[in-house]
Amino acid sequence: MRIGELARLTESTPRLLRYYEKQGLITPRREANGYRDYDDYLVDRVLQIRGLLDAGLPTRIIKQILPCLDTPRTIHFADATPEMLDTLECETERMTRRIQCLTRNRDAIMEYLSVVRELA
Amino acid sequence: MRIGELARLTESTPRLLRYYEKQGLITPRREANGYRDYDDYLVDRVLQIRGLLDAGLPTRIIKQILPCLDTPRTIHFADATPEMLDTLECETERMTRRIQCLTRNRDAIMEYLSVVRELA
DNA sequence: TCTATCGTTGACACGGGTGTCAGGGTCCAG
DNA sequence: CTGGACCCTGACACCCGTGTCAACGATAGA
Repeated sequence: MRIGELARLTESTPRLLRYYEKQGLITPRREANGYRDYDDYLVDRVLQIRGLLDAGLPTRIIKQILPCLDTPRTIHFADATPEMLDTLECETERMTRRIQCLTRNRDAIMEYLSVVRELA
Repeated sequence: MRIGELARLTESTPRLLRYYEKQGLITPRREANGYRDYDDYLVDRVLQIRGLLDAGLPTRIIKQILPCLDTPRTIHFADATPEMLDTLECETERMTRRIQCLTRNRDAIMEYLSVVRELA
């Protein structure tokens, strides 16, 4: 599919898709005329990218973790240098902290809302 | 306490603390000489702010949710306009989505790591 | 064929969070 | 009283994710 359709399907814009490409997050083929040609599975991939960006991860990190998210597992040992594994482990810890922080605060807000609504 | 100590305790910098203040997230008193004077409880507050920032929330939103996080509850009805309650509800939903996205991807990475380590 | 729509690249601009530096004041220990 | 460590404000500059626009090429329908 072409860039416009992918943008529509992922509620993003062509601009962003080109940006993600420049950051090395997706690499579409090209048609003979130079147009980008995206596989269907990239819809999910882009949605995932957008979710992670919205969650606060930079493209630099997203690029590293994307290869780990393929299912079924296709593990490329060439990619899996020890430093990179350390980086990933480190990143999962940061993600866990983010999750805890978000959860704690979301629950507090929800409780606040329920109290306020009760008094209303 | 002064800005340097708070920065040390929160692993941030004076620069950031002044920035958070300009964004209306914290409002320290002033000593006679103009130096900022921070209460102890602001350590936790700043850590919370930094956690939320790291999780991807903008100061604009953090500013809105901070008043909901006081315990024991001190609900200021003047602050709780209906639009603001809607905003907050909306924001909790976004936070939930972020949490799900982070959790899903973190777990996938962890599983990837365990597979790789097993093969090593 | 003309035109509208979509694609290409490249550039400029903006807002948000941060780093850094300049120019100046305060305070304390030697 | 002087040196160093800390504070103040304000500005410039960076990176990052996006928006927008210009100038151009491809495609499809009237």
